[in-house]
Amino acid sequence: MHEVIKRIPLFSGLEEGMVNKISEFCRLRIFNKGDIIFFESEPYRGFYAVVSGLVKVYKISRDGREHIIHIIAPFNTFAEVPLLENLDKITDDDFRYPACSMAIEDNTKVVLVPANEFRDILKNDLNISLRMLSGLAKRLRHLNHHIEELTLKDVTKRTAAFLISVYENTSSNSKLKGSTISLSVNRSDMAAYLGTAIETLSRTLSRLQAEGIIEVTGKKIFIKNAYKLKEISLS
Amino acid sequence: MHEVIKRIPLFSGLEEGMVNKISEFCRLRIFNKGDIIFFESEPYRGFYAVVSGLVKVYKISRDGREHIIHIIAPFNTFAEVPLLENLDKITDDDFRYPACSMAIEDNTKVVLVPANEFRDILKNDLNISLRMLSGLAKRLRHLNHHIEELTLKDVTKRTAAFLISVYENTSSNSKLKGSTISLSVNRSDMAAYLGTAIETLSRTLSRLQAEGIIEVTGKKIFIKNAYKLKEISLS
DNA sequence: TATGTCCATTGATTTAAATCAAATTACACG
DNA sequence: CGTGTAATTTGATTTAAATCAATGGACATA
Repeated sequence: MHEVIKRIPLFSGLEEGMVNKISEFCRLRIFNKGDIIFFESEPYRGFYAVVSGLVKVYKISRDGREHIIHIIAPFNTFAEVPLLENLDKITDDDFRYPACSMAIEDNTKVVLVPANEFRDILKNDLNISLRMLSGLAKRLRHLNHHIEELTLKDVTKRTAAFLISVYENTSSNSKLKGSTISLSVNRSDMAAYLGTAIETLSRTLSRLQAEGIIEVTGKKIFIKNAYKLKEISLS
Repeated sequence: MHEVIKRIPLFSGLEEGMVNKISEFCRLRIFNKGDIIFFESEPYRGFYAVVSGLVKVYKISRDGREHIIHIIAPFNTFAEVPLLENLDKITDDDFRYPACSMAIEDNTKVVLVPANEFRDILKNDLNISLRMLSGLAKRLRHLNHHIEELTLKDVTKRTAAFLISVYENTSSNSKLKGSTISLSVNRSDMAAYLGTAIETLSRTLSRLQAEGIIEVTGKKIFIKNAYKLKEISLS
């Protein structure tokens, strides 16, 4: 657990003693694809850090439609809000998870950081508190961007932006002559993240392919014209 | 300025010495309706706290459509993200505002909290850092909720939810037999916040009126059936 | 190699909301 | 108190995307 904790940016660089202290009360949990990590409005236990695999944080509407708010990659944390919102409160009674989360890859490993134990540390450690601030700020920026996309751009632009972001976060030396990206999510999750229907996403990808900008082969997508794709995403 | 700073929750309850120290480098600025407080991608100076009046934080799309991300009421802060995202950085070069903001009432008073000066305090004060964490967490929850509304609910439900939230935040003792709420924003801003067009919002209000749930008179709206309105917002 | 299940694609149709256009109302200012 | 301008409402039409429906793989398992 010690080694795992040290790799999470929120905790990395802390002195050994503190890492040990935190490691003591954290718990490693392993989930398979489709397993629920927590339900919305379930009593709050603490926040999580993804160690390996992939997690989605999402909301379900009354009529069953799903929207994915975040896709959490390894070494990122999620579900800190209930912990931080009311640091003064003594107990966690009545705190609940504000969304659902689910593992979307097999053998997804996450660390549960229990709320009460961590709060005691946080309230006495400026260092950790500042790290959490940075983390939340990044999350906030991401959400702002997500809202901007959803409200000001159509499905084609959002799809292009999503592909470009995967493309740009993929370290590859052959980008100039195009390269293949490998989507970590299936169509259904991608659509739920982009705020559209599976069919619409499928059509959008087909259209981009017909225009010679990408080449789709299941979860592998060959970016033939990154420049044009970026142009679409920004238009 | 001292008295103003003390009323901002982020700073209230701090010891006098600290309040004085912060007051020294903050600057009071006054804007009229329609005045820009900052543009998107303008160099970052620091964050703001609204003292009186009303401020909107918004994004503009390429084709000129506007979406309001936040409406900031007195004693709340905004634009902290660039400051917090990179607390390590020594200078603020290359930090920019990620959205625009504008006063939407005359005589809107805001306090500018300059980034560099405040960062020095923040990095040495656990108390303030914890308060900022709570503030950001609340903001995060609000944004999550906003995304949920935008993606999982139609215009009628979003409108109902907006009216209900104004209604519930209005202290009134006559709620049982219905009461009048006074919208602080015009149709255009309300539409931009709800992620719809002015005409669609107007039609939606008309429909709710035709159904006997509300009674519209410009910015005054009489809530005839709060129960039904809430029911719509939750459906 | 067949078979069932899941997932993705394609086609047809519907629908909510945007856009375009006009009329009406509110409102600021001389 | 009119007059012009902006804000709002109402009407007609278009459009992007959702939904409904069917088909077409891919893949695992028997």
